[in-house]
Amino acid sequence: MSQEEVTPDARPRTPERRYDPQELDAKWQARWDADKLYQVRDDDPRPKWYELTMYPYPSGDLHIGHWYAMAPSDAHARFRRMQGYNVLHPMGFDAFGLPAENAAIRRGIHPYQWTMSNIENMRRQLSSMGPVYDWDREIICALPEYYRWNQWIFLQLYKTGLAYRANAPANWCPSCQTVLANEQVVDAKCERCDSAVSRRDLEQWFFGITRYAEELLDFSGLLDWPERIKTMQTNWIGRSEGVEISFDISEYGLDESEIRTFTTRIDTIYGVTFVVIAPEHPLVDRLTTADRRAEVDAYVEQARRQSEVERLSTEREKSGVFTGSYAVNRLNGDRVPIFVADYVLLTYGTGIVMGVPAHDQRDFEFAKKYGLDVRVVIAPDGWNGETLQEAHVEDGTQVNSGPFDGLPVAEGKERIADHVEANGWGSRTVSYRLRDWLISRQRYWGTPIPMLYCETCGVVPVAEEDLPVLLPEDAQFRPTGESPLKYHEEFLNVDCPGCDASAQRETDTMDTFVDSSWYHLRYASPRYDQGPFDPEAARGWLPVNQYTGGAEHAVMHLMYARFFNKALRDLGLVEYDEPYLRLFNQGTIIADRQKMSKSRGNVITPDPYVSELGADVVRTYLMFLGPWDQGGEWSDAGINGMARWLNRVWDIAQRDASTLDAQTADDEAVRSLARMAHKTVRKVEDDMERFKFNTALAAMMELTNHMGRAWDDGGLDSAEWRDAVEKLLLLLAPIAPHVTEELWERSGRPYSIHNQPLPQWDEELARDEEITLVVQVNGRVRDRIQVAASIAEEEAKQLAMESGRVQPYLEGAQIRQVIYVPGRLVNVVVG
RNA sequence: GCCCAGGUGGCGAAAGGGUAGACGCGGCGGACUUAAAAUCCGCUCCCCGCAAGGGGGUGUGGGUUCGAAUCCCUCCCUGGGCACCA
Repeated sequence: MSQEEVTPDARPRTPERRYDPQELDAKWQARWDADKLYQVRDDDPRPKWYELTMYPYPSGDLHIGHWYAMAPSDAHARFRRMQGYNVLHPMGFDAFGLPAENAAIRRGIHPYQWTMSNIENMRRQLSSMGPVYDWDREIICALPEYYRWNQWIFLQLYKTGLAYRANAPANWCPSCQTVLANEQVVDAKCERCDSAVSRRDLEQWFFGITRYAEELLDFSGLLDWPERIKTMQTNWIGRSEGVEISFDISEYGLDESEIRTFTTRIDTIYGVTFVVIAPEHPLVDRLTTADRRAEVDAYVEQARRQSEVERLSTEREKSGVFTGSYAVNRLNGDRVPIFVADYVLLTYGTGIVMGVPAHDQRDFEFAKKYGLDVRVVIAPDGWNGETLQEAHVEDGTQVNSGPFDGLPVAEGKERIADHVEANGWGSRTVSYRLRDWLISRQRYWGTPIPMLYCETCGVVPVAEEDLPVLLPEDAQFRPTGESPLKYHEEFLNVDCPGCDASAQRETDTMDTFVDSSWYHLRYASPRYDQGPFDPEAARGWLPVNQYTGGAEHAVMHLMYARFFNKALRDLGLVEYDEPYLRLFNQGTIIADRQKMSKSRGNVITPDPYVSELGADVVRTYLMFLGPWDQGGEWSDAGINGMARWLNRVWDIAQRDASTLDAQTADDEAVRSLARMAHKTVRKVEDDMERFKFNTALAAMMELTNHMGRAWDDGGLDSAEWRDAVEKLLLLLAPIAPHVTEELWERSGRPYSIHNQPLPQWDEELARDEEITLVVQVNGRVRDRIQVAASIAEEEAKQLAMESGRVQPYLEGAQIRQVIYVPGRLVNVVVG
């Protein structure tokens, strides 16, 4: 062999240029598992960090959307580990719910079997991602060891009256054959199956979330929640300040001498020309006069029969009928007719509304239709008595308002409210749109509500020591509209603990959102059997520092969990006010421009990608797609780019650095590699902190690009090269845990890379020595000059003005101003 | 109708009022190869120009500023939420 000179291009690279992802995935997952590398200990002395991802419903197969939720949060949790925290990043399954029961009805599989086999499959799929989950902490809500504590918490809430039973109109989903909470009704349709929801009056169990309405509006305890979610919750709670004001109906000699209405516009009280009462209101019957009876009854009946979709349509023309009775406006003595109309809702305010057609569009339309007076009491600017074409809802000046004429609306409101209160006709109040949480479900696959009905003792709670009330395994699944438990004699019939007479169990089960309202607490001590959670473990881990999940839960799970937390706090079970300190909502991965779903047939499974390209490639690709909170359309077009890059990392990390010492190290080359490495560390750590995985990856790619070029250009030294490789591997480890672990081992570094601290950066080394100074004339770029980063202002300005490219623009012009932005640009303003 | 988020190359996207398009995909050209794949190198917003260079450009129209993708106002479009809540 001849003594060839080693040219840069001929420098030896790794013979093995591509790695085998299946081999690496299997090797390291088995090793981590065997070593319990990710076991989480309560007594670890490092500061704790609880990073929680919304647990999945075990629907059967994991799709790419699950990975999109789980992989980045896993990377973030790993990042925190490497920052030196004792990180709890648990996983479990939201295992109760309708799909399991529907599968039972359709295919004769027991919900338990269906659920548990799905969990097994999904656990395997999740594990293929190489996550940091400590599976010893897994929770499955459908198991008695979990749901008995739902029952226990229910009993605590019952004691304080926060859990109560009431007969109320409920949202009924005819397809799911159960009632739904308000939050589960979207556009008068079932959130789950899209069926049109109807109404049913039923005895139901409620949780008194409205008691916490005011506190739920206070987001100050939440360090970092998306504005969007806070706005959605605020709107959902729907706080309105107003006045409850009564109208006199004493002329009828009923039990009630007055009816109460709620208004946010007490300033318009002199414009009342009628009163409207909701069709379901108990007073309707008594207010209806004999001659109006037939018509009113027919109207009420028709309103009841209507579907919610029809009734809630804003497009629909207003309708109503006169009851025959009148109410007296105490401020001016006016006697106005009382109507029944379905545009007034029983469940909001007092269920009775004062009609002010001049200043409320709904009342305006109603008045037009039924020929009622439109009396202007708030004069629009420049109004001179002409007829209104629509309601004037904006501000103005009080007119036709007795002693309050001439006041601006804001003041009129206050003065009239004072006047009303002083006379005892009403008082200022606050109304909320939020309703109590209806938790009864007429289904089998959920937590049995631990209550009994005894003929002598009435409603009796199951004794705590008798918990759990177990779901019987042998129930018949029939879509009857009633709980299958109702037909299970053994379950149904029990002895009353109070009087030993025969009693019957409550056969409804709890909404599955009850499970998820406190599951974060269970992870602290998942096998604890003296209570829902070990108080000491909970004190150590909670509240959750970082929560991640989809925004679709904004007004359901996320609000219920906040409510539960406050209720548990008031029971003395936890000490903090909010369960989830920080919240990050990842976006949605869509396919064919639609959300992925089995019924649409557009579900993308990660499995084939994982087995072909490896978990690291899929993880990296999902994080590189774009900003995590934005989601996006799934396309595998770019996924090869990630495989290509990880193979480049594979190649670069294994180059034999000892060959570098044979050459003369070039100061500038060494310095420039160090600068690039330190800048990358700074950028990546900053980005990872804020879930900006895509730009963190871009920065790592730039580093590998630089390293590849620098290697070819020569002049490096081995220590600096090794340091750059080490930094790159450490930064990449949270995102691509398998390949980095392998490279870490191959380079002779101690197992495991995932127990290493993050690399440090040195501001001094990261600093640029030379910068590109942009020279503008009147804001337009005319030149770019390389200058020392330390350049003084005067020198920078002078160099800029002397630039040959700039000179022509300055000739004969007057220099008005020279703007200097250190490290960036000089802008010469000429006139 | 109201509230929120967003609109940037062929595509995914980047840009803390200061070089628009980093990074990646795709495309084009080249090296290696008998060939292909893989890999590596180069080019890749549009228009004029051989070039140097010039002009235009971040949904629309205006404004603030020495300077705007970024801040303010108008309108249009897309996605999400709420919707007869008095």
